[in-house]
Amino acid sequence: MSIEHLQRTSDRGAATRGALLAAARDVFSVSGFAQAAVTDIVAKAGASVGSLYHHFSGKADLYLTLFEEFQTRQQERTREAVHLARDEGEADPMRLFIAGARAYLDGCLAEPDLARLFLSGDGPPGFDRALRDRLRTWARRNAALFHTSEGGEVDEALVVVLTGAMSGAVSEVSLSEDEAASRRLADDVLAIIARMESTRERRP
Amino acid sequence: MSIEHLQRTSDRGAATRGALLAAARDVFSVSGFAQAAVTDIVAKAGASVGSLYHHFSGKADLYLTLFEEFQTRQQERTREAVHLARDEGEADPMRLFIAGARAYLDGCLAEPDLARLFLSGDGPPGFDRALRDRLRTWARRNAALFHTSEGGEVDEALVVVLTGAMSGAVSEVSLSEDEAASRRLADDVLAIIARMESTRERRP
DNA sequence: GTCTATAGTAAGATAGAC
DNA sequence: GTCTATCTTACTATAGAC
Repeated sequence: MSIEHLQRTSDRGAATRGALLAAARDVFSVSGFAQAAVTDIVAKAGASVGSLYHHFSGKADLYLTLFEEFQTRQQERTREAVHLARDEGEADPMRLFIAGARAYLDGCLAEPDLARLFLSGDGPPGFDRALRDRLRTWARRNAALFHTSEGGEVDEALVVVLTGAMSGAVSEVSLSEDEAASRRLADDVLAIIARMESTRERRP
Repeated sequence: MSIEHLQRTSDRGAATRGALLAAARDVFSVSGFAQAAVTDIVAKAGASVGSLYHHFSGKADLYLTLFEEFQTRQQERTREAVHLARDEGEADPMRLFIAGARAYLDGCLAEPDLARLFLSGDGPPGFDRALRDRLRTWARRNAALFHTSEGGEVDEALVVVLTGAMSGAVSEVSLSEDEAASRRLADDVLAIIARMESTRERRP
């Protein structure tokens, strides 16, 4: 009976938490972060301000939780795409990189409201920096694929260009209204990246 | 006498405005945008809150004015560098582009406090978006140099990659502590861009 | 353990005198 | 044009019922 009780209250709590996240997703998508009112979020969730502070540390935590969950899905998509390509016999590091990048961009198209939100530039203090660092880490890890046959060193300039190119492509795909045009553009960007690497030489 | 009076008050106003901008530059550079307190700015400027709101529409306006003035200087630097290269007989569009890009990066190194501030990701709501759009416009205008011999059309994907690459280079140069390393990295990035363009082909 | 109601606090914005 | 005092608005925090 006490277990039953715990389960029931735990379920209720989880439901409230989920409702708050869903409501936050809606409100942030419409108003951005700064303009979004905490009261609007709890109203939409059918909860209260106190509830929010029980489950989260505040408005920023709500936003960052949405981002973390999105990023987890993105990582999973990227990982799956690369593994799938490997299983199909693909061994060329560059094509594996492109496969991962395409999966990331597809993820943005699959959840356009969240992608727009995080790329809109209106997040909690320091968020844009965190986003950039996250993408940079992603690019560095993937750029390492290009040099597996040699030492572990990574070409920093290449990382910068790849990060920038992906960042630009993600922005375009996320903020554009025309999905077909976005896909074409993403393909073109990936094509430029592919050609870029194939002609690359190391510095003396 | 009324003219003399107008002139005197106008001078005083201009001085206050300038002091507010200088103080804002200092305070923002240390605390970023969100953490910066309006009261600290006016205190440092030897002015009052009311004065600030007489000359500017608020804290965000102060920040944006600093950015506009910085951008004006950057445009001037870029323009001069391209013209200088032209005057010295340079005609290759790619090298002209690189000259402009280098001047832009040099500008960031010349005013590191402002460059850091604007690249830190902590600006008023929507600023990062505005910054990206601004850089994108810059890249599009300069990318047009590559196609002067053909129709006026611009390769959007190339614009995205160039914007991204420059964005990354600017971030590195602005946020890094090691200026020498920053310059090397910037050179490497520009070298990648140069090689990229030279091997570029149009889509069928 | 969970939620409602209420108070606290900080900081940007404004009104009106000088 | 400038300044002081005041106002408003949200986020944040907590006390207490269930």
